[in-house]
Amino acid sequence: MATGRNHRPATRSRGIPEATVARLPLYLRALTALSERSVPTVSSEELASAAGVNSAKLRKDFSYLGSYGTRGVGYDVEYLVYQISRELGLTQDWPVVIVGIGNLGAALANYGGFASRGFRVAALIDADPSMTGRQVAGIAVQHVDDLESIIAANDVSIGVITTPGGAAQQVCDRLVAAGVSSILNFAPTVLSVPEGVDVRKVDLSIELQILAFHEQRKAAEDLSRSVSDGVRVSRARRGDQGPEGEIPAVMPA
Amino acid sequence: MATGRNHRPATRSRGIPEATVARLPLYLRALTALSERSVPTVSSEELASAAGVNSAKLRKDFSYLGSYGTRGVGYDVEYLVYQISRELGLTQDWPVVIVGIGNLGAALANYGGFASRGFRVAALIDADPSMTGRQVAGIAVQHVDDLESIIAANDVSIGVITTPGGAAQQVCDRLVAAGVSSILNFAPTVLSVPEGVDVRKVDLSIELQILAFHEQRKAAEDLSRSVSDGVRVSRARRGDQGPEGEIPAVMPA
DNA sequence: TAGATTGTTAATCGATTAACAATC
DNA sequence: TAGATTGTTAATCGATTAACAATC
Repeated sequence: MATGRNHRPATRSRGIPEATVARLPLYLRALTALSERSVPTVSSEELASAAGVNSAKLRKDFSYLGSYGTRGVGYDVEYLVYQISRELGLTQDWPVVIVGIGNLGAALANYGGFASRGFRVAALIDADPSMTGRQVAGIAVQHVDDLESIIAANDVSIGVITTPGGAAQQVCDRLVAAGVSSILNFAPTVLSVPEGVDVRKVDLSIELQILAFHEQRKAAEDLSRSVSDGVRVSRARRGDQGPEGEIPAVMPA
Repeated sequence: MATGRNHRPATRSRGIPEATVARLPLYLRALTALSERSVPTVSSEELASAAGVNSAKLRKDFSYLGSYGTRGVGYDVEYLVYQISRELGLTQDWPVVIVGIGNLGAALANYGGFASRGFRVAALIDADPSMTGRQVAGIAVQHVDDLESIIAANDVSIGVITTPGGAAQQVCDRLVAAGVSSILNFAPTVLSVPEGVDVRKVDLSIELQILAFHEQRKAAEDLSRSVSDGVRVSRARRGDQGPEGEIPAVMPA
């Protein structure tokens, strides 16, 4: 997969903007698809379109990595795949533990996208003794009592928390004490961690709430348009329903 | 839950920055927890800390909603819960369909955080005939052939896509044609949608890749520090392992 | 050489933050 | 009145984008 060219990358790596880092996986995915179709080169315009961003942004992003393109030609697909993979650290093997093997934990354990990019599910951990030993995604669930030794034995630095919200902070503390320094948190809890530990949060409920906000605005626009135009909107939208003042039971996460 | 006060909110709603909208659910969660502990008022400092943001940002965010606080006192918890819920559109009922009832779809169907904030799983849809009629989270799975009629019958405007990547665009097209205008996409695919349709993307693999990037940088820093200091780092980190040039099999999503 | 496309500049936009006057 | 805390201003920072000179 490595191409002939071999610039020494001259430890930039520093100073890549967060927003750019967050898009590199997007580019990588689009490039990988091109690579499988054996497309040799791609222009910023084409790649940007495949990744769903604008081409100026993509070129700017790539400029932080170095000058990997050829003017008048485009980018060498294989070469870019390698450079971005290296930049993201995906040329290494990353053992990951998942703590909390409920529905979501099990789903993640089975998720192909993890294993496919250098991430390896090294262990599954759960607090429920009846789960211990059970096979999930071909891996035996271990008890949380052994968390520290599991982390150490597998040299894990990335932990995924899929426990209920109430257990998340405690699990997080133990992971960090055991040496984990990056955490992907699916529990609906704000984790506090010492400096030097990265936490990323994925919150399904929050994503839906953001969608609802925009959906509501659309409904409000339709309504005001239909009133001002004196016509009925083609399809009833959510905003049309239900009394304005009613509040649903809002449960804590 | 509604409090006595009743400002007419004077259709602002327009012009709330995206970054603010994305934080409102965070505030709401922290406020709900306070509400359950019957805390009557909270200062921007306390609430910001609970939500994991800084207090200036929180006050700025709230200023877009209106003047809901009291100088010298703080914010009325119940009142803020209501105002934010209303702003986010959570005072309505939002029927949601989940398409693709694999591990992840099933996990989402079972996820308590959905049902708890005005979101109601109206239907589960899958393309596999052997899934049809099976109960998941107490709901019978329906076949994708009936997608359009299911959307119409339930007046669904929010769809969740948890299909494999290859099926996502097609499912998306059908959802949109049937009237869905907000989509939460878990498939590793860039969806193209007509104007007016909102898509939010949750990508588990991308989150891990971003963590890996930072983890790698930490390792590089440790290494350079240990070299320059002439000491060994206390705990081996990922960067110490594996030959630099090795590339893992990178699979398409 | 002519056409294509990168890499970079500079302008613009949006988000963050500290500081503090307003005011409870 | 004195203390506390909001709401807002203004400075700063980072991200986006169009435009185009460089160059393959």
